[in-house]
Amino acid sequence: MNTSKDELKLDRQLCFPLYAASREVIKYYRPLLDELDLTYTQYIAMMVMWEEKSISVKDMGVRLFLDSGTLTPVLKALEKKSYVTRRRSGDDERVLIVEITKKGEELKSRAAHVPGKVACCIGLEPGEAVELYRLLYKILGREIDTEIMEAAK
Amino acid sequence: MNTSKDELKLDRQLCFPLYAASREVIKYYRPLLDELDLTYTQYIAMMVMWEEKSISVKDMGVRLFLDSGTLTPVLKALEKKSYVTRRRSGDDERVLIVEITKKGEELKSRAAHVPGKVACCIGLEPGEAVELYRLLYKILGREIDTEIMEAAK
DNA sequence: TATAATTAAATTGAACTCAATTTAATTGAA
DNA sequence: TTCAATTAAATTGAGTTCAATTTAATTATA
Repeated sequence: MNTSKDELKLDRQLCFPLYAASREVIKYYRPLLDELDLTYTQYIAMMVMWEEKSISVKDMGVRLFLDSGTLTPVLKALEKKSYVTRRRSGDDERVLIVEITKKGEELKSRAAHVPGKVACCIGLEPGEAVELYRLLYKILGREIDTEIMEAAK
Repeated sequence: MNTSKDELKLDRQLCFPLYAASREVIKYYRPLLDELDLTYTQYIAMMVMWEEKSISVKDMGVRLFLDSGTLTPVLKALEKKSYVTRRRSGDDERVLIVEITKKGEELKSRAAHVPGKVACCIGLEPGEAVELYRLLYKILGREIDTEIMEAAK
């Protein structure tokens, strides 16, 4: 018991550095997102909106791996800031459609510098970042964006 | 705007899959930890206790990248379950010493199967797991456990 | 058609996370 | 020595995160 081969040592877990690194990297975002008055969760929801313009809560949940229990308050907060609107679908009243507003679109240009600034903080070589990206999406079981793989050069 | 080169596309971020994969992997733990009546945060706190036997809140915070705001209620919950005791240090009354109990030690054998079960769920090749581990610790800026690197074979 | 099963959001409750503040103890500098 | 600065925990409050339940709408089946 308690030899260096101990499977229960913190240093031997994969999940722990995943969990810790995720939180540490999200902390890099805070000063940048504070300027935009967004939390990290609100920010990734806005990233979906910048791409989709209009999407159901369910579909946003699939993209973000989040359920309505998390998304409902996030989307209400974004609605309060006038970045999105929320309305029931005419086709199916169960479905809530989130739509980006003009103000939400304008926010995008103010957020443009965020990804670059965070990438610097992370401190991986470009090739390492691509490999990390590949491994994480392998865990997530989703297809990979080919653009970012080429960006490796 | 909104071309495939758009820096603000979700698929181009490194933080997002880190955040999502972390949460997905923690979900694998739930059914296993439910049997032990532990949350994930309580589990990693117990992993520190199984190694250290006795440690201050501050030092546990350094190991887990968590502050007293998070740890205080976690450690109180573990105390309530009689897995640890909490007392002020005699040397320095500011310091709270957490100590493992006999019941806490016994819990370790019941948790022994957890790391192996989770490793299976993750679905990476051994070499990939080692590389992911290396990259995550590079982000965390900490030295790496050499044992796990050799386990790659 | 009725009604049973399914689905989408919302709600609830427990727990975590973290910034900011507070309290108490210790250390350091004038 | 004395009092200012620092340190360690705890507390507070806002915002997640998620399982479980509820509500309402739709779909499938007897």
